[in-house]
Amino acid sequence: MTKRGYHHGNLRQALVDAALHLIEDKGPTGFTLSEAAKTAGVTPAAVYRHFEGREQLIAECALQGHEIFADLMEHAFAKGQPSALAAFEATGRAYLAFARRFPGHYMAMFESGTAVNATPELAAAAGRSRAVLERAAEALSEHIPPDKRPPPAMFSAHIWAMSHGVVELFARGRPGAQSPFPPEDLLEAGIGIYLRGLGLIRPDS
Amino acid sequence: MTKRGYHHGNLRQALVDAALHLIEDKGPTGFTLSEAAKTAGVTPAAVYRHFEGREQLIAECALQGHEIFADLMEHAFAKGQPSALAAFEATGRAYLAFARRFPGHYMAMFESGTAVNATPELAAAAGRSRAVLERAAEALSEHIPPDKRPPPAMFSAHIWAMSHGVVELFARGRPGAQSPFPPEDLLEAGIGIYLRGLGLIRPDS
DNA sequence: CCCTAATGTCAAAGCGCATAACATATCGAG
DNA sequence: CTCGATATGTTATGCGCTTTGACATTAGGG
Repeated sequence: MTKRGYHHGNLRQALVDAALHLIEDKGPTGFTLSEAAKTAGVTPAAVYRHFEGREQLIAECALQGHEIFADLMEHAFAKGQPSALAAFEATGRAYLAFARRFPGHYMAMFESGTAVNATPELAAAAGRSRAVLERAAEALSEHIPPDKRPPPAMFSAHIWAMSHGVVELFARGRPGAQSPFPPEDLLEAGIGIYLRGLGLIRPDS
Repeated sequence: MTKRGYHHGNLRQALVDAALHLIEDKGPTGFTLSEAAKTAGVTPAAVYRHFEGREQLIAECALQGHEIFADLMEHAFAKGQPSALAAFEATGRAYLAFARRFPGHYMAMFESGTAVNATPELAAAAGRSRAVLERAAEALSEHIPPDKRPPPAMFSAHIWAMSHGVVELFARGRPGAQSPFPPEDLLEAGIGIYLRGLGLIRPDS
């Protein structure tokens, strides 16, 4: 399937796929452009016909990740509708689900040290997924007593932050060891408590 | 002060300091052992008299960071006492303050790809700071209506996660651009809402 | 004082990134 | 169909970084 002679046929995507697997295996640090090239069956120099360099290749991985992520978020949001609350909670969970299902993409997006401003397309794709959560937050916002209603962008940021923090700290081997709780439960409970604080969930839940 | 002839006198710490500055400037990825050595006024090979290699040097930076961090947390906790609530909130804020005041340490700790299990000392130091927050959570736990009281380790994990998420996502140039809110305000509000969800803050705050 | 251990330098191997020059395949125009 | 332009891949090469081994220098205790 790979080498149809001199030309590869679809090297660009093959390099991205190889990079994603390598990043997943060895982390963004251990990943090397040369190894990705070898995996794809070409010499390292061939990579430069499709990417400006190592950074750009990682950025492309991140870009594709953001697009998958945005799709997941939209899907979760739609599935939770018409309940604004269910839709919002679903988007929160989607974050963790994405990190589990697409670890290579996730690492490229959030752990590679790649700035979002690397390319305009990357920034756009990242903005898209964020927009989904903010839209969910706005829909939810109307159910909050107006006197103490924070800006939707704020509590969407809170959910985003807690989701990201749970993933980074507890859904990987990263920091001060693992918590005794499965990350899914941890996030579920955290979002629940937070939403109760907003007055969106009755104290009995 | 630096070169007192052949021997440096305190090369080990000088290397750590140089590494911290370089990590702060160029990120954990851009940091090179060679440059740290040059900054300290020695050849790259000299580094290996004090560290096993590049990873170990970063790990030492992270270790010193965890110790500073734990001290900060303890200080914040003590300052908030005897109010369990104030102490808990203070430890949350200390996270963000630490990231701001010691960016090099912070990056070495959380953005370098270094596993906590790199060395036993590192794991111990990381555990210490986590223990402070958990102790604060336990003290706070007694003020929660027992019927719906989550395990202290759980909501300390929540605060930890939200703090970490806010820092990673909004107190740096990382993801989908910045939120329109200062990270300090964002975290303050988020913790407030969360604590209200636990029934620890009256709805009037 | 001298001998040993600690600490640093030098030299070199090995690897990854990146560029330049060259080779081969593809494709459209006439 | 053929030919040239363009796209795509290879080879050769340089540079910097990490790491190791052999050698040099200094400090400090018996």
